[in-house]
Amino acid sequence: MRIIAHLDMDAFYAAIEERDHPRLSGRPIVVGADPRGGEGRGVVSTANYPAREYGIHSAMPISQAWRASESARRAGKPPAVFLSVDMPKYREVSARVMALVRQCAPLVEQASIDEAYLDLSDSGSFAQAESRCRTLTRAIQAQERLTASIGLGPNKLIAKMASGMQKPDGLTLVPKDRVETFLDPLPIRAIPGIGPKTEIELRTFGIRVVRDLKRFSLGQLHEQFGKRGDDFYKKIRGEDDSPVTEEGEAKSIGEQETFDRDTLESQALTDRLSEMCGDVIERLTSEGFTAFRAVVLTVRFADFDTVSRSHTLRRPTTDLMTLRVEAMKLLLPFLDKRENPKGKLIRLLGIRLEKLE
DNA sequence: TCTGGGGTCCTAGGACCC
DNA sequence: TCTGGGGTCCTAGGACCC
Repeated sequence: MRIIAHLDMDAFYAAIEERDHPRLSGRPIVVGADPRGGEGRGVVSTANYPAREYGIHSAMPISQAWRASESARRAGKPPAVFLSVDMPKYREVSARVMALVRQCAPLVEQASIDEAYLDLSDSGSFAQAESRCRTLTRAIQAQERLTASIGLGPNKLIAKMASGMQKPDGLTLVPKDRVETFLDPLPIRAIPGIGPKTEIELRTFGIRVVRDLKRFSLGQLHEQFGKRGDDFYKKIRGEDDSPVTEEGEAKSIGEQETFDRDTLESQALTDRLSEMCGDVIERLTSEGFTAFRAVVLTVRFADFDTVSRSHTLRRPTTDLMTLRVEAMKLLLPFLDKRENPKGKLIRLLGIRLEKLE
């Protein structure tokens, strides 16, 4: 019998900041872009639980979070504390947490900076696996003063869906004989792989919860959604045989940046692109790759229209000058009428290396 | 009202080859 | 004037995840 756990740190970035700044304890905390008094351009990375009570959540525009905080302040509540993202620190904490996770299970797959799957099949029973998970969360709490939520299920899909059910500091068990009861009433959006677009599409068919989607045959779902439809058919029945695997290597390395203000000034754009090329080449080599063969340039205009242009080289290289030349060739048409007839200002520039060796 | 940064995977058309 | 079937690679776009 497979027993899989999914561990998910609670409000990870915000929890780390709260821990490191005792004076902020209990206050609403928003980690993300600089709000600039409501004029900031970015989004919220993580909001802690008090901030969530103001309606602030991950991926929300920071300007909107600012307004939510302001209206709470006017209502006599404490305003949110806005902090910038400190990735090096979060990566360090993550590495220490993952080390504890690896002590707990023979096979661990780190799924992101704050998530991991554990194969606990060698426990033999859910009760045993549960006890190992509680030992793990106690160890994380003792060493890092952070809480995590865990889901236990017969596969990664169910474990992942279960871990979110009782946040924060929750442990949710969904053994095989309870999978159907667990899944059926959930909104379809809870299924990993069903995002906002698919949710809207499914709603036009009158589908809101997992049970509704079960009325459709495999053939019907394939007809409508192709390969993803096949996935949906299995997922809503709780089927998932994907193994817990230690990660492979990256498939691409890139960097992108949204500017403080939109621009079409070619010197500024080419200078910035040139720097970004240097950064990604540095990452490429420091991560142990010997070459790349494809370059992808991304341009986002002021109206949020986002386009990409790519070029595959005849032979792999790590040469910075080659990359800069290729990147410029991809960018230049956007600076004049060739690819930008209306002269739209540019909001974001990105460069990505693919076909890595 | 405004929408980050770092990724993965899938689709679809066209070129090209056998 | 009519013109297959299959495979691979390249390019562009889009959905999704944290």
